[in-house]
Amino acid sequence: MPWSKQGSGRRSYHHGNLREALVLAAIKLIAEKGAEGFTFAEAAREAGVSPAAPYRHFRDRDALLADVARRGFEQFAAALTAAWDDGRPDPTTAFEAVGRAYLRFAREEPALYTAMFEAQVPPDASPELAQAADQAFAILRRASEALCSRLPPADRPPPLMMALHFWALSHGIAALFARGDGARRKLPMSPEDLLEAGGLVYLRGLGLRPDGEG
Amino acid sequence: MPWSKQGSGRRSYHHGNLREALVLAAIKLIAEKGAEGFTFAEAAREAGVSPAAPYRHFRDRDALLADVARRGFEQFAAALTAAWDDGRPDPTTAFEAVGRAYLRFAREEPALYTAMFEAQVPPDASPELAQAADQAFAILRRASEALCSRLPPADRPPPLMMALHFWALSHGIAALFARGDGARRKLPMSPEDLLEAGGLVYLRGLGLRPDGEG
DNA sequence: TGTACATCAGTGAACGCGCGTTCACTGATGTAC
DNA sequence: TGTACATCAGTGAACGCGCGTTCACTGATGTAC
Repeated sequence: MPWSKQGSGRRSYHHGNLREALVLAAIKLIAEKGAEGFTFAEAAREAGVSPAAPYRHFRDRDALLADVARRGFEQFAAALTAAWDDGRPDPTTAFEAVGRAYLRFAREEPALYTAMFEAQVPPDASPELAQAADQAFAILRRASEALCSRLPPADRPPPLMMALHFWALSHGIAALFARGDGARRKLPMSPEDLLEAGGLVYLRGLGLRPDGEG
Repeated sequence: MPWSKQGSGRRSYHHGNLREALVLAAIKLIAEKGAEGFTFAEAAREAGVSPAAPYRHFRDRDALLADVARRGFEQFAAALTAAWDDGRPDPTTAFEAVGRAYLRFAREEPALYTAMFEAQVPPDASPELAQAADQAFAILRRASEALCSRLPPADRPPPLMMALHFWALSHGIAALFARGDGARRKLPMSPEDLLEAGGLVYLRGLGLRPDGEG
C-alpha cells in the first residue's frame, strides 16, 4: 500500500479502468504509427501495465482493434446525427452538414477512421461492432430518405442506393485526400468543397434543387 | 557449377532476375496477408534466396513496396487507357467502361491496389512512382475533358474536378465494397452497377445525356 | 584464344530486438456471516 | 463491527519466434590485353 487510492499519482495495484486505458492507448498509437504499427505490448506499456495484463480484458490484439472500431462507429454515428439534426433547417442544407461532419471526423479522428475502414477489421468481428456500424450508416440512409421523399414518387431513386453513393464518395474523398498521414494526395481545393460540389451535382442529377421546395 | 544455366531447375549461383522475383513475391504475399503482413525476409525466402540478398536490389522494405505501387500504377494506367479507347464508341459509353475497368483492377489485383492506395506509401516515394500515378490519373482527366467539351462552354465544370469526383467515387466503392479481403462490406447490388448508376446521376447533374449528342 | 583481374550478386552466420503468449504468483477487493 | 474467504486484476519472469540488418566471404561473370 505505498500508493494512495485517490490522488494524482499511480492509483494502486489495481489499475481501476485498464480496459478503457488500453483503448485510449491503442487510439494514440494508431494515430502515431498506423493501424499495423501498434502492438498489444506497447499498448500495455502505454497504459503503465505489464505485458500480460491486457489479456484480462481482450482476447488478443484483434479484439482490441475491433473495440476501437466499435467506439469509432459510435462516435461517428453521434457526429453524423448531430450534423443531420433531423433535417434542419432543411434537408439539403442538413445533408451538406453531414458531408462536412463526415470529413471532419476522418480528419480529426484518423485512428478511429483507420480502425473502422482500413485496418482490415471484419465488419462483423463482433455483434457490437456490426450494430454500431449499422447505426452509423442508418443516419445516411435516413437523410437520403428525407431527400428522396421530396421527389415525385415516379422519380425517386432507391434511398439505399443514394446513401451508398454518398458514403462511397465521402469515403473516397476522405481516404484519398483528407487523411491525416503521409499518404494524403494533394488537392487544388479543400476536401469539403470537393465533396459539396460533387453532392450538388449528384442531387441535381436526381432532380433535386438546392433550395428544394418540394 | 552444379546447375545448368538454362533449364527448369534452379538457375545458378546468380539468380538472374532477383529484382523481378522479389517484386512478384511481394505481390503474392501482400495478396495473401495484406500490405503490412509481408516482410522483406519472407519475400527473400519466397524467391529462394538468402535474407541478405534483397539488399542488393532495394534499400529496404519500403523501397520494395514503393516499387510494387509503381508497377501497379503502370498496369492501372494501361487498363484505364484500354478501356477509354480514345472515347470510342462514344465518350459516355467509354467512360462507363473506364469505371468498370477501375473496379475490375481493384478486384483482380488487390495486392497492387493495396500498395497503390492503402499501404501508406507516400505518393512521392520515388519520382517513378509519382510519374506513374500521374499518368494513371491523366486518363481520368482526359476522359473528363472529352465529356465536358460536349457541354456549352458556360455550363462546363472544371474537368479536373470532375475527374476527382469520379476517382473518389470509384475508389470509395472499390475500398468499401469491392476489395478482395475480409473487410469487404455486403452490398445489395454489384459494385459495377452501383458505380454506373452513380456516374449516370452525376453526368445528368452536369447536363449530359447518356446518348450525348452534344 | 587464353589468361588475369575487377566487379558483381549472392551466401550464411550472427546480432540485438520486440513481440505474443504462458505461467505460477500475489496484492486488493468485496461479501457472507 | 470484525473476520474468513473467494474472487479478481495485475505482476514479472520466461519462452520461442521471426524480423531487420551487418559482415566478411565466395562463386560467377565480364572485360582488357
